[in-house]
Amino acid sequence: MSQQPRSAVIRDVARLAGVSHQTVSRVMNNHPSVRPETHDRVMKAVHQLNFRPNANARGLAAGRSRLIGVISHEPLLFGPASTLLGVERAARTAGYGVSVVTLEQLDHHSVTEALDRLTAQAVAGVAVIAPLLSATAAAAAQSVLAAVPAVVVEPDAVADLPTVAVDQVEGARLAVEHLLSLGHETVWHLSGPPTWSQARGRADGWRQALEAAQRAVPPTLTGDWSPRSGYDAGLELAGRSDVSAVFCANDHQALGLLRALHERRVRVPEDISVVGFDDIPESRFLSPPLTTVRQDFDEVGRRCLGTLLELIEGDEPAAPVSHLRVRPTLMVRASSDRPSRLAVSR
Amino acid sequence: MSQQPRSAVIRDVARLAGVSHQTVSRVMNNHPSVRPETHDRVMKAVHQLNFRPNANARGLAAGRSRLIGVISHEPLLFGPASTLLGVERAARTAGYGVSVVTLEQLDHHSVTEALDRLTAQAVAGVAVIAPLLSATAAAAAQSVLAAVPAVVVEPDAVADLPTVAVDQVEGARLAVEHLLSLGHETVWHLSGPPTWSQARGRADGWRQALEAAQRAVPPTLTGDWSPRSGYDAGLELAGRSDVSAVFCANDHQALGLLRALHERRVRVPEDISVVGFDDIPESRFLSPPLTTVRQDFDEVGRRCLGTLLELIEGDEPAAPVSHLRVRPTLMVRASSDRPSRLAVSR
DNA sequence: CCGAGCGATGAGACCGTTAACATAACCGAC
DNA sequence: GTCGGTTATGTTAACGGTCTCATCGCTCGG
Repeated sequence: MSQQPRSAVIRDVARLAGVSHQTVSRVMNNHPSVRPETHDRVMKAVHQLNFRPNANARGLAAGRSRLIGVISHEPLLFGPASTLLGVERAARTAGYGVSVVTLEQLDHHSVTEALDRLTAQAVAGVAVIAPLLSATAAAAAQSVLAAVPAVVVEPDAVADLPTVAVDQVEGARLAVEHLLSLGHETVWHLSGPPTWSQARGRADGWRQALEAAQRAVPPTLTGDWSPRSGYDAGLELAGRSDVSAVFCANDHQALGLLRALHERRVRVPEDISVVGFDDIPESRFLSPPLTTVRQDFDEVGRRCLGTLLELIEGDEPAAPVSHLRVRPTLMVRASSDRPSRLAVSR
Repeated sequence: MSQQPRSAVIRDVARLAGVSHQTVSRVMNNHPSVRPETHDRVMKAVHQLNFRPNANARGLAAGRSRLIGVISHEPLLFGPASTLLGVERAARTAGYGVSVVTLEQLDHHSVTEALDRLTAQAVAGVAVIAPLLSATAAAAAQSVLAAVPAVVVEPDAVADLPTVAVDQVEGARLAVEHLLSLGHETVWHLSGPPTWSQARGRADGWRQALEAAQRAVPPTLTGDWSPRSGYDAGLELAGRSDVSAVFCANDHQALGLLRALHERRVRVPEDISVVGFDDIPESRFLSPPLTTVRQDFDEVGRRCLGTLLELIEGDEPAAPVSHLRVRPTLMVRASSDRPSRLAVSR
């Protein structure tokens, strides 16, 4: 008797509103040439029937769905996870859905496979949140991505594709200049793994800022993003008397470093100032609260989607490949302060 | 001239293989009644043309797409993020895509909206990784979720829906029994925010284990998952002489607690043993490495998808609502050890 | 030896939407 | 007043699959 009322389709709405289904379609897609009165009548019917256009039918008929594909590598790290969230938020606001494929490895096959999955879904565009560093991965990407609008969320240019990212060099510069302005002679750097372009960008910014201020460039310590590597570096630095400021490539490393310094009775910021990168939620609750560089991932997501939508909806095919950079912000907290004594006096 | 070779469709494959499009469809769906020889011939053509069935067309024709919708709340927390990853992995293996919608709030409107988005995409099923605690949210969910297969990833039963989760009570029990077996008189507990059913489950397990062993149940400290709240609790506990073991509801809180104890010269594990929950990547690199309860999120993802697939593909509508529980594992590390002296002697 | 039953395949309708084209009404200009 | 050009709407054909049903050989039992 009480049949499950099959969800309304466009013709149901049309019948109820007394128009053709095509007019309903026009209303749903904000086509300009619909009389306001008709528009309202249709919308009333839409609400009355709780009509939602079927995304599959739309995608099929239009050739592309309102779906953005996202390829994500290491989606548990803070940066990638935050970027994914940012893209999803922006997409949702723009009326797009987000289909995610994670990448276990970065080889040719995995990348191709992931892209195939997404294109099979007729996604309107693809956002790549993965370092396409290996030439083979990039090549795999390029062949497929030539056909579908794509944006790479990476600070380095990749294979002629548009990119969006936080300006890593600028962020590092902010950190270093902040420390120098406090009176530190120079700044040490604990970098991330050099296979990541983010790590390379931060190291470059650090070096550039020091050189611009004509300061000595200390040797670089290399970590792997983990607190453990920060801890190890901290033990090493605690033994030196010529270190008054350290810039860590991410907050997790800074966390480990803080612990090591604390164990060795090196006071922060009195003896050594520390600055991190990321502004993870924990940072302002560390002891001392960590000065760090905040990245606006929501903005990255918005820009990312903006670029995609331009490519998708844009008519002019000759738009130049864009490389948007989002400006990071320095969050000054207690872990950085002016040096209380000259480094040499230790 | 060299036209972009529009990607192959099923009729192209059929023509090349010398069969009807329907036979190709059968091959793509592993229909049993296709001669092996025909099957091979079709597959050869499929590979030759690099044919991928269009997901939109499939979804439209079949009434359901090979897409799993995931609703996620707070996708930056370790548990939710890991669960999302687990579901995506399992879905990918099963040949399904994953469409994600994040939930900014947990009110009626947001939940309805998110579900509408997913059902408009004709998703085959929905996995909810969000606490549907509020009655209104649950109600919103129920009305829609009655129509589409759904699984809730939550340790508490919700509105007659199937659930999958790590057994929180069991995990807490493992932690407490481990500490008791080392010789501790009793175990203190720093819980998570009681609005989370996970936090409640862990607190319940802790209490049950103590009562089963007929031990005194100390007052509960309450945190908010953050390291800061762990730090605060640590300062409080460091001042007491009757604490020899603490079970923290998550690793982030344990991290803060360890720091506080270290500052107060309370040794871990000599003076106080600490056990956490989650096994975040940092845990084994803390000093001391943290004993904790590991949750197998990949398994949760697999079970989640398994349940969904049963609901989707299953024919018998009378399957009982299932509540799968994944067993957690205790990871014993250096932060827990036998009490070196009786608690009373401090 | 013949028809029931099954295995393998094919033909055409159909899913719900958008795109292309057609049509009717209306506008101002000559 | 009639004609080109909008504007608002309707009609019909895709889009690329799956599903239902029909067809054609076979095999096998009586």
